[in-house]
Amino acid sequence: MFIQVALNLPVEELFTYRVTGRESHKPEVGKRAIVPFGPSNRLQTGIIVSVSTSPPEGNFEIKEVFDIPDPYPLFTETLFRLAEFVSRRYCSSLGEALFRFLPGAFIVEEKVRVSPLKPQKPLTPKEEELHTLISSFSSPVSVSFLRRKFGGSSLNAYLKRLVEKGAARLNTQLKPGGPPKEKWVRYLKEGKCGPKGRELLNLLKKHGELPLKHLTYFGFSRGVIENLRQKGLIQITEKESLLPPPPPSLSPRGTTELTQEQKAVLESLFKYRGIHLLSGVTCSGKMEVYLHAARRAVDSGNSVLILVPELLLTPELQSRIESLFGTNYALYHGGLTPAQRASVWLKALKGEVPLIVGTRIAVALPMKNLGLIVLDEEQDPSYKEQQKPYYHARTVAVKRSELEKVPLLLVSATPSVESYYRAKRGEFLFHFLPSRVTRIPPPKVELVDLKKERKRVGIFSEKLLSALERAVNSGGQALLFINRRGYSHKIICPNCGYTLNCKKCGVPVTYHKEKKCFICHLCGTRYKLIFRCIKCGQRLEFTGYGTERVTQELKLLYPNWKIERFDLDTVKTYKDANRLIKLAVEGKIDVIVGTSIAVKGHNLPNLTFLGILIADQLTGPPDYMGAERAYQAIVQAIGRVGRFKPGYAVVQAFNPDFYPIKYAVTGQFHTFYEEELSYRKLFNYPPYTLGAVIEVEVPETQKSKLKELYAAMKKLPSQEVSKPLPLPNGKTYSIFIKLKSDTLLPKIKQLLSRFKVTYKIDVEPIKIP
DNA sequence: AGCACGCCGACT
DNA sequence: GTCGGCGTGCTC
Repeated sequence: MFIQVALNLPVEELFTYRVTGRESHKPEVGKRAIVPFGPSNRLQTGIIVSVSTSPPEGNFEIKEVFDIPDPYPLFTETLFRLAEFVSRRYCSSLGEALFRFLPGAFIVEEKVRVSPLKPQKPLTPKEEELHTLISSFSSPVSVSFLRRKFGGSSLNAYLKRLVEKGAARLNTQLKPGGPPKEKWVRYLKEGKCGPKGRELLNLLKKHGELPLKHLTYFGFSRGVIENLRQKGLIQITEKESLLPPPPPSLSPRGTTELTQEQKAVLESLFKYRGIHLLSGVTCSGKMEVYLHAARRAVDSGNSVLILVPELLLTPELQSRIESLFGTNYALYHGGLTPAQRASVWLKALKGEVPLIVGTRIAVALPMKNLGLIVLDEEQDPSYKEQQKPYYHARTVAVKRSELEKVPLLLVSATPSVESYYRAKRGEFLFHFLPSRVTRIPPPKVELVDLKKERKRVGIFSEKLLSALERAVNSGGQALLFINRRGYSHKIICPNCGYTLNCKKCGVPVTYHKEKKCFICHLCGTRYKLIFRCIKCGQRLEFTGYGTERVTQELKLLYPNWKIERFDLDTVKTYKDANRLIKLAVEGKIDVIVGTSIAVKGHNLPNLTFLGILIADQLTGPPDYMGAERAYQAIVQAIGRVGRFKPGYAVVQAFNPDFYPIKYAVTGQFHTFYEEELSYRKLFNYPPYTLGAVIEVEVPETQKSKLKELYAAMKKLPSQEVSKPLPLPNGKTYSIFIKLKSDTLLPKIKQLLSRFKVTYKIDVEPIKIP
């Protein structure tokens, strides 16, 4: 028998191995196969893609499988097809897609260790150096550790020579990958034992089986347990480890009754097993709808996936889930250890958890009896993977819904233009909740033209300051939203116009007053602080506003207020965020100055005022998605205020007539999307086309090749190609293409491989350079 | 992606 | 002869 396996390599080919029959388990599609690979036959983990009885054609040696460690497949049939889809649409190999989804703990690798011997032949200086390095460790040292200390690529060649000269010996060990194991203790039979043993035996008799670590926690020493085991009264077994306990939450709230409007959405969701887009005004109870839907699906014996953006696994959401599901759910996100992720993966596979709440990577969990997928805040950019394969979890969820015939509910107050368009075309079923479920009126929003404001204190308009004072003086809290960290982001010489740019990225750096340095926000590089122009010696001017400067100026204006900054510099973890939220809830903060992370998800019950300082900035980098980002950011920010108390918002802008700002402030949902769509259509931008960014690496000596490639790309049918844009590193060029269909992607790949250039394709990009 | 191999130029 | 720096080509 033969198996074809997909390895985690950027090549299309599958690799064939011979099955000997000595493997732990029989070959089956979706199981792992541990196979020798490459000239050194290093063991690697592959996924079995097909099993056949006849050998493949072609002239190559067929090696034997080392082992098949899984009693059952780790990938379900549909998951396999989903991975195939991801590899096709995002231009990766099947193996890369499968291994992106599979938790790292399942990967078995060979670990090579080196021990020193007495050299039989004279060594060269370099070999001598390596030999003494190896000898300096008391036990055999791993090659991967050695590689970090010694020159990367040349290490293997030297190691080989050391082995040839008898100066070193290699031994390989298999790092066991697989389900994390945990020891459990089981009651077997009654018998004679001491008092402590008696106590333990009774406990086990009552419970049948308990985790070993619980027993040691309750004060039973290893000795007692071992004694009982020796007598054959108890048995120690290994089980796949428990789920990590969900983090503690706020007190759960009772379930709420749905309104007529909400119920209608719920009914429709279970009638039409396709894709639904749920939108609505803030506080219209969208979350309640999908939580009830999840509850219903679980009650009828199905499992449910709820996908949330990276920063949305908030205590708020957790407490609401707990009020409906208790602790019978699991979390799945990048913050878990590989073993924890593997554990959730297996529970999903066996159908042991009815509900999993997770980030984008959870879209490919092997759910048993999947009955519903929910994707909350569907416009959120964190659904886009930034590593190969660069998949978009929303697109993958749509595909999964089609493959498994399971309803998918996309949820957002500010849907992506893409989803709005597809709903408009009838591909998605559109639902809109027009009314608030609370008695609290929507916040009053006012737009201030910063150009016309004469009575400005720095960046603060008179209207904003008086509203801010009113809010704080009447015991409320205020949130000032500015989408920039740091102090100032424009550093310019007033004499010669010289600006300080990042050496790697070419973009202006930001002055961080507290950290006493300049930081490039694109790549994170830090630069030494200077105050005089390096060209002419003039004193540099620091203009533009960031959270640091706003906080400082506000403190000068209101020295008695408690003002806190909420951005990636001050809040790095959930813990930091929760601490700050707690302070705010306890009323120990008057004003929060924050970036978009302060606006996301967190509920501040006492928030009565919101100020957006410079709405124009919310477009972000200058590309076709700017208006969409600005609209979404403004609506979301306004949505923070007036949830629990009547609120007020002031939006400041230099161009208040810019349509995303105007329509966000006035709440003209459809008008915004229709206008945005008209521009997208005019310039053939997504969603009218499929966008992709191609980065090609062209050596400086072969610039003509780039021209030829560009010309060839333009000749391909039904698409638009932008001019290659050189990236700051000098040899990579970025090309943005608008495709009429994804069937053109293979053609583009063909073309690129014909030109023999190294390249990277990002389909459905969220940022274009 | 690794990794080997081969070719080159630099330095003893 | 040794060393290090790339470009190239392959992996069942």
